[in-house]
Amino acid sequence: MRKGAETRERILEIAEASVLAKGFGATSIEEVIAEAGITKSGFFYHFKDKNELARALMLRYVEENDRIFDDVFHRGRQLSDDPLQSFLITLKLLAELMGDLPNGHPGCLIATFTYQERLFDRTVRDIAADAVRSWNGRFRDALNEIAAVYPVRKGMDLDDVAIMFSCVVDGGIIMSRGLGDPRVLERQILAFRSFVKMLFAPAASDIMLPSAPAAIAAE
Amino acid sequence: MRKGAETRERILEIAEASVLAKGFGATSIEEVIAEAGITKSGFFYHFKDKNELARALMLRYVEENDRIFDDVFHRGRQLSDDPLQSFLITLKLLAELMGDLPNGHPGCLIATFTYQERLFDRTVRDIAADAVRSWNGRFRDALNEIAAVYPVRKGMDLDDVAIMFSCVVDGGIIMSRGLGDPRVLERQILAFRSFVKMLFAPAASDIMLPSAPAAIAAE
DNA sequence: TGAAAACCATACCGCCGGTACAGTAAATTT
DNA sequence: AAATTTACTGTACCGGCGGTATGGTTTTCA
Repeated sequence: MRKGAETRERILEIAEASVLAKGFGATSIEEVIAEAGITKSGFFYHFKDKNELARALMLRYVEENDRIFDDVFHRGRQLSDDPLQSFLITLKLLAELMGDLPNGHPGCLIATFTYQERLFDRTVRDIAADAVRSWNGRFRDALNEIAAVYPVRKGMDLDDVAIMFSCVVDGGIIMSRGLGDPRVLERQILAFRSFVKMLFAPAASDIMLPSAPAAIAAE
Repeated sequence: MRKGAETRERILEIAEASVLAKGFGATSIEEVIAEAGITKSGFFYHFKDKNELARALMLRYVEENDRIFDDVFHRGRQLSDDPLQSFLITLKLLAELMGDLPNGHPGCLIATFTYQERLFDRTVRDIAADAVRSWNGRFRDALNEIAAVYPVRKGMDLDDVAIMFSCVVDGGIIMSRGLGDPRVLERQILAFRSFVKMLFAPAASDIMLPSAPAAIAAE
């Protein structure tokens, strides 16, 4: 029972790396089992077919990201009572998290899967869509809290701003990989953070010296 | 000679749709030739192997996008002499272009390819990286032109802002597909446009504040 | 009209996803 | 300690696909 979970985890780890490097369709089960040191029968003991592997990969990915967001939003709230400041701290933590990865972000499973949707059944796609909606919801909630205290620049829909975070991260991962520069992602998240600051900071604060509560978030 | 180019184009069209829906590895040559109404020999007459198909797809994609950017930047410059206004017009045109696609954006080949990099040789990856760099360069140039006329918000690197457009588009495509809502992409581009507006348009009220002259004088 | 271009037909190889089924070592329960 | 479940191994097989090879055949254009 214990050992089974370990093997299963190892399979998922290897498969995820392969999927992010070659795509799901080009990820061969034979390569995965060779690297995991098991036989084909062993693989099919854990996953009845490739689609179940896909579902398990997606579930694992979503759960881990949920944990990360839980942690980083929690720490943001701990470090400031002000909703804007704590959100800016959260964004900073996220940027650091992405920037500290030694070989750059390994890639977003949701992104690969949406570019290979025809390979998966509806359950896998629904898991991904629900996860994205829930993550966007977190950001929209945080923005709403801020908007209850600070004035928002006109002409900006907070729903769009919330979704923009996901866009910047997924796009940033692609740019980092495509350009071969892992730092692009971190810089993009910080650029988005500056965007949020602008959104809620009436331009006067740009001119004034940073006040005490703003000092943490300001750097 | 003429007919050969037509067949080749048809193959590329079908293959691109398949790659964007299932990934390159899962795109079967047999399916492509079945849909194109040719035989396997016919396919290998045009492309000596699958990697050459990949290279041709990438080249075609890059060239078409170059044309689109040429057009949309040109029209932006035609409609205003002011660098900020013409860039905002360009962004608006791009948003409309993406929004008017009946079934949403078909997908970015560069995005799929970076998520399947192990499948391609260096030449394909270099074509993609060079294209991205050149597109980012266009945006950086446009931003530099604006910055020569308008003051820029402190703390923002224009290189990052330029790259952010690509991130927002690629991320927006993923979100549109993942959420099943084609309008997300257009809205994201317009959100980025608002971001650019903020970046260069300090609120009029700032300047009237008593401490403002110091900041202006300092710069 | 003749050569080059643009294919078609057929046969074949090896890899891979997936199935089926029989057997076994280790862990867990009883 | 015995029984049972878990977690696999081993073997054999099928069909599909990428890719190669080779030898035609039709179409296009100079």
